[in-house]
Amino acid sequence: MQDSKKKIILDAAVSVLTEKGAAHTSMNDIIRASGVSKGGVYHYFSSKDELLVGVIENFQEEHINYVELFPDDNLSAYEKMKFLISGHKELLDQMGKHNLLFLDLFAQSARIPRLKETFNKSYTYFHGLISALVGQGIQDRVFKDETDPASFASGLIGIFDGIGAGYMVAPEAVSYPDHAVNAALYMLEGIRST
Amino acid sequence: MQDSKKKIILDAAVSVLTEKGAAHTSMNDIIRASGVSKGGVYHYFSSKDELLVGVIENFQEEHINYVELFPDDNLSAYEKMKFLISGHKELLDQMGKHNLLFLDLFAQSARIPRLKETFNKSYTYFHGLISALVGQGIQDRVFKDETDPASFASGLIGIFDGIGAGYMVAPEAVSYPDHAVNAALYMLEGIRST
Amino acid sequence: MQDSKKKIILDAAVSVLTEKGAAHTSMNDIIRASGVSKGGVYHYFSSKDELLVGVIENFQEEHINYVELFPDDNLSAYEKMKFLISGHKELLDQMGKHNLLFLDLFAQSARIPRLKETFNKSYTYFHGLISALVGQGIQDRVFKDETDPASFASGLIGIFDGIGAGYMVAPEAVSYPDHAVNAALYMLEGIRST
Amino acid sequence: MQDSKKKIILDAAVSVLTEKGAAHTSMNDIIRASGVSKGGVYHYFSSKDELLVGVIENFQEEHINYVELFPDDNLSAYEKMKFLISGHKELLDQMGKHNLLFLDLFAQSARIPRLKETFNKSYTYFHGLISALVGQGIQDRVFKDETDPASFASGLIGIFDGIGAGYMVAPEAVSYPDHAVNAALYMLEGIRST
DNA sequence: CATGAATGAGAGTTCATTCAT
DNA sequence: AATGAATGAACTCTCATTCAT
Repeated sequence: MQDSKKKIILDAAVSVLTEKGAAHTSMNDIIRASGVSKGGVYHYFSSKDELLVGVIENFQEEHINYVELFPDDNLSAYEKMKFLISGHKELLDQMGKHNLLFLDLFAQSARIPRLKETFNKSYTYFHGLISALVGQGIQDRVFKDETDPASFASGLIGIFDGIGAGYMVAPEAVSYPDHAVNAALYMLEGIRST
Repeated sequence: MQDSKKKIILDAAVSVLTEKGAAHTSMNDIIRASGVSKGGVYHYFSSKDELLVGVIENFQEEHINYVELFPDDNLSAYEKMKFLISGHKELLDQMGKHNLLFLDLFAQSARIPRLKETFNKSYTYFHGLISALVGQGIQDRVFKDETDPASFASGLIGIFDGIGAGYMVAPEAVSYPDHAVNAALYMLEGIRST
Repeated sequence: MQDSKKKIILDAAVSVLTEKGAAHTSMNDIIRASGVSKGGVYHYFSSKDELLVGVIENFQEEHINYVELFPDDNLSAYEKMKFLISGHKELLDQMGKHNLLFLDLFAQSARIPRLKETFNKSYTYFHGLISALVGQGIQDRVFKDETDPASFASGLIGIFDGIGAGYMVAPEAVSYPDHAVNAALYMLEGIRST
Repeated sequence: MQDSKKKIILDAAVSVLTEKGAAHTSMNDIIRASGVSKGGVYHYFSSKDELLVGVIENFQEEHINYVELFPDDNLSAYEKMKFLISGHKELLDQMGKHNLLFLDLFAQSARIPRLKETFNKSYTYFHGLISALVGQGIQDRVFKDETDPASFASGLIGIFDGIGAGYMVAPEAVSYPDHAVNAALYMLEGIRST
């Protein structure tokens, strides 16, 4: 019961934040949209910053944490990477819908330590995972020797984030997530051993 | 001469905006930092939004528009792309310094039509340029037949934007602009004809 | 109890508005005079315009709505009109004190829809009441056949408003409410059957 | 040539003031609407208040001062008054158009001495003229002995001002200038000797 | 005469947060 | 737990006026 109230607040927050942007959304906006009282909202989230953190933690819990990264451990590093890039259409669609909000909170995170931490944690997790997979591929000779795992990892994550952002300013030139998947696959081919 | 005051305001604005973020920078902050009077600032920029637009227009004029994209027209499409990626270290350094501000304004642009237009214009310009270069490379058989020029263009721009963003949330994992240049070169190799 | 703060604000508003005029009274003036905090005032009145509306609604509730128009239903239309004109000295004195404020808000009402509505409602009410009384008098042969009830009603209200205004620009020539009562009685004689 | 500039400014001022109200019209609004430079406007009118005074002085010069009050000196006081009331349709139409602006400036005049003076002068002139005419009529036995000339004068002017104002808040109930002319004639009948 | 850049006090309004109930 | 009245600093923006050119 009381958790459902938290959920109601978060859902309302996502909706208003997406529409108006974090900086231009007031607590009153969220309070009004959620139908929960002022005191009620402050009971669950001690400040606006905490509410923003709650929003992205909630998204990560719901969408990212439960993604099954690889279907089969016996695949090669190349096959695994290919699946990582092109096997999560639903997640990418979800993220596409929230690109604006994510970019916004990303920018805000520079001044909200707790938010930065949260982003940092999940970024670091994925970055490490991809780097390790590239390292494994190099050892297994499926990826070129001279490949820098960290650069590839940064690039892979960056492609999705960056094209998501590009889609927002120039939707007529950019197609998300298609372009991101294609570009990531080009990059993957670029490090593949010949 | 008459621009000098405008320039003073813009310089002060960049400095304060970079430090505090667009949403948390007040006009008073900029007024104080510039040493220009309140009315003076509003004489040149009719609103905070217009000032933000002015900031990025100024950056584009100063840094991007005057970049010489290719040193030699006789180079192959592959060589040209390689130069485009790795031949503009100074520009990338400049952008690195302003990454936070750019990301921030990118997010704000969703709610500031004039800002979105400005970003859209330069985004579309570069996207078209890169797409055309890939198309040329395909015709010249230096790039693979099945390459989608728009995806590559989105990817190339996205890598730089996305890794810039990544650098902000996880500077210990990401190195900018090195990772971006590396990742872009991997992607370039991925579309090269074998 | 919960109204008391609202009442405090309205009283302070009337006092400052009367002294300085609506256009030259700032919210800060009213805030200072009321002793209520800025947020407190805006809690009860969402804007300066709404506060002005509140001021005249409050006045109407307190002074006009509870006026007993006719002492005795058995009087003739002529006697009733006579009482309407000269039987409300206290109300006229009250209005005299607030003439300036009323005239001011009248002028402002052209640009404040809610204010115009409020004035319109009470104007229409009195206008209809007077028109009906004149119509009754015509039927009862106490008023001339050719009298236009609407013109008389407009005239009666206009005399009080207009002389109130005249009193403000030329207090040495105009006496309020005496002149208004006299003039209204002359007009009443003018429609009386001979 | 330079006087035409003054006229251009005044015409622009009337138009903007009527539309936005005196308090909400800035000098910049008038400057923009007139096409005259800021310094130019301040050359002809040393302050906003002076410009407001100029506006009503200009109106009085153009419309009121040149009105021929009575067509024939040999008429009785009653006939003269009748003509005064119903013989100036064009002037009343002009005033109808500017009712809003007049009411507004009337209200402002409480805090602008020069404006108050200007209004006072023309008010006093008409008030004296009407009073004198009533006095004459009493002497000539066409008006009742007990009539108070000042009250009648206040009432006559008040009817036009007040109905003009009423027309603004309740145009569906009030017809200007018809109701004003009718009501004034009723009042005139009310003081006529029987 | 004419211009418009420049001034800075002050306008109306917003807002995250607190706390008595 | 839950409420919403109350706070007051801070916000964006306006404006009558001045003055160097």
